[in-house]
Amino acid sequence: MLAALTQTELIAVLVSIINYTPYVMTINKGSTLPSGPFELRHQSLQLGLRAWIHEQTRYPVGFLEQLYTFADQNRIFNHSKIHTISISYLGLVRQQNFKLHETEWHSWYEYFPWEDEQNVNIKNIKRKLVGALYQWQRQKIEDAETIKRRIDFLFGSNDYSWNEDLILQRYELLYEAGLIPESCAYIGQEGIDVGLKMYADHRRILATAIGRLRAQIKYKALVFELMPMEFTLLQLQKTIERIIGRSLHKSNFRRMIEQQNLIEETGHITDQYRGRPAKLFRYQKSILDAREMEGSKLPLVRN
Amino acid sequence: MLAALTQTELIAVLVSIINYTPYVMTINKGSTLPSGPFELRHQSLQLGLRAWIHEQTRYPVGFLEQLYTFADQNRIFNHSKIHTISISYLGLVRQQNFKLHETEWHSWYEYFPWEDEQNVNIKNIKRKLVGALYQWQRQKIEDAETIKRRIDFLFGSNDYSWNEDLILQRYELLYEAGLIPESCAYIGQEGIDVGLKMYADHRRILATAIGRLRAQIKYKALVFELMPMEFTLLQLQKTIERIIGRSLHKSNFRRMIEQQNLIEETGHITDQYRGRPAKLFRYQKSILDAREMEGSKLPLVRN
DNA sequence: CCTTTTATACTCAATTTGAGTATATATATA
DNA sequence: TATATATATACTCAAATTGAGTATAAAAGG
Repeated sequence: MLAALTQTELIAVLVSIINYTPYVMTINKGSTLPSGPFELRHQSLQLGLRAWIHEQTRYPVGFLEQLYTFADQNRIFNHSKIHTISISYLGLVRQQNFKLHETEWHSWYEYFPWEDEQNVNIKNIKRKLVGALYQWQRQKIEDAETIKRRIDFLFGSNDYSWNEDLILQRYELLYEAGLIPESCAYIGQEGIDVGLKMYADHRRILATAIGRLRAQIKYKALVFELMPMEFTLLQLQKTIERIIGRSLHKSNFRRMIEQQNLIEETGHITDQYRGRPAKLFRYQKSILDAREMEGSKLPLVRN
Repeated sequence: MLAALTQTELIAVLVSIINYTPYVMTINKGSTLPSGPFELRHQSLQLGLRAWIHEQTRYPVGFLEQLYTFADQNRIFNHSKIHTISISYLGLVRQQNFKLHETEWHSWYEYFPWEDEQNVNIKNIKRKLVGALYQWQRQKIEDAETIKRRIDFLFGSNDYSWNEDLILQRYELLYEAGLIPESCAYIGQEGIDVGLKMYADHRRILATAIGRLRAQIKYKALVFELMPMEFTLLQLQKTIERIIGRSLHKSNFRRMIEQQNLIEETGHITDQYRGRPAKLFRYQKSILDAREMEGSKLPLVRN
């Protein structure tokens, strides 16, 4: 059976950490996620993407996981109406001694300011967004009540609590409401921080990646792909906090880490300029090296 | 930028329930998963697949979720060396008054007998498989110890406990060890039940689907897509038990269901031929109808 | 010696989980 | 009518986990 022909494109969300903060690699001054074609010489999608990332960026990618595949009408090639299939991947790049180019790498939270707990204006940003969402919702004739509850549920208003994993759902709600510049229904709003715009649906892909990482970090030992080979417990905690976008309880965090037996002391200590030096740890690849098999639980504890 | 051309194929894992047992739709006497081309007229992948399933089967598909996309060397078209991209989906079909064709639908566990707790021979089957795996592992020169632990971890031997979500990882291990007929390294083994063979990598796709469903059923209200509109608590419990492949504690199960506020009484009762009639319930779409937003927790309790 | 900064050690109540027992209700059948 | 069968329902209880604290120790700088 002969299927219609399509062209295939691979889109990578490469994540690394700078100063405890998750960054994503972009091109075109932060507006576009890097992407490349899937070529005949490539044996498989994974290998194709790895080869391509290596050639183009030289960044060392450890963990690489498929996110989602889509093909919509916007992706039509050159009048000839060939569908483009886009397969998106999440890749983790370990922070190391090499310098990441600041023009290429951007903090997650430039695109999703309402997701960044550490932003001092976060409450204001969220309040304004929820206000604008309510305004949109009130104009709805059908399902107004349902949409109201959806807003409250997603943004943690009215007795609902904030769930950081739902970043994609929040983005989609804002998109629907016309608050996102990429949306065709966009209505400009004064004084509301809706984050940096991206090309086509790249911001949605980024949201998918962040959501996946936030969800998986709770039961897989993924953080260690992002940490340097040696790290202190506080560094580990701060990195996780910035990824999931909320703060953790210090001693409970340590209790959990110890229980899981995921890391071991290297014997070295940090040379701080101030304060008590911290012990350095390394990830103990543990007894099992297949990454999918390892479970690690994060305490969902606020500070 | 012009990417190489590919053809795109959609593969569906359609799941329904017969007599509490999960069944999957096949063609060619149980050897092949249904698949169809992604055509130009289709607006999106989801819609394309829905249209195609409707045309071909008329089965009503509710929940539909993308599983995985792959393109490997085996999938080369007609000497011309065009890659075929296969995008697989999991679809749930509600059990209803229509009859599912027994030739088309097969129980999951015909393909994965070692995953079926209710099989009276399960212990024997597992024991033989683990034995054969050990035998393969002992011939390894490198990493023999690691592989041993991987076997124990995945099959719950030697102090490890069985984790039903890891069905794909178990299948892959058996495949690597040459115990699966589909494997190029297959070595025939007498008297070991390795389940029904499938075309190409369809059994791996099925394993992916089952793993996804087993994992998601624990935090999403997915079962209700498979249940009839009215059902008893015991029917619900039995269905879940057969899906995850292990039994649950009755009163704890009920406690959990009540806490979640997921269902409501219909006011009707069953007309049994024996025993006390059971109350009938219906799924309460609850206050939120976006399926992704609802959380439901299953008690991971053995009976 | 005091301040800063991080590590470490404990406590404790509330909640959740895993496992169990006992009893009630309806029907079929001996 | 009594008994077996099959299901529903109601409780109990210990163990483990979780969320949130407080207090103290150690190392280095000024």
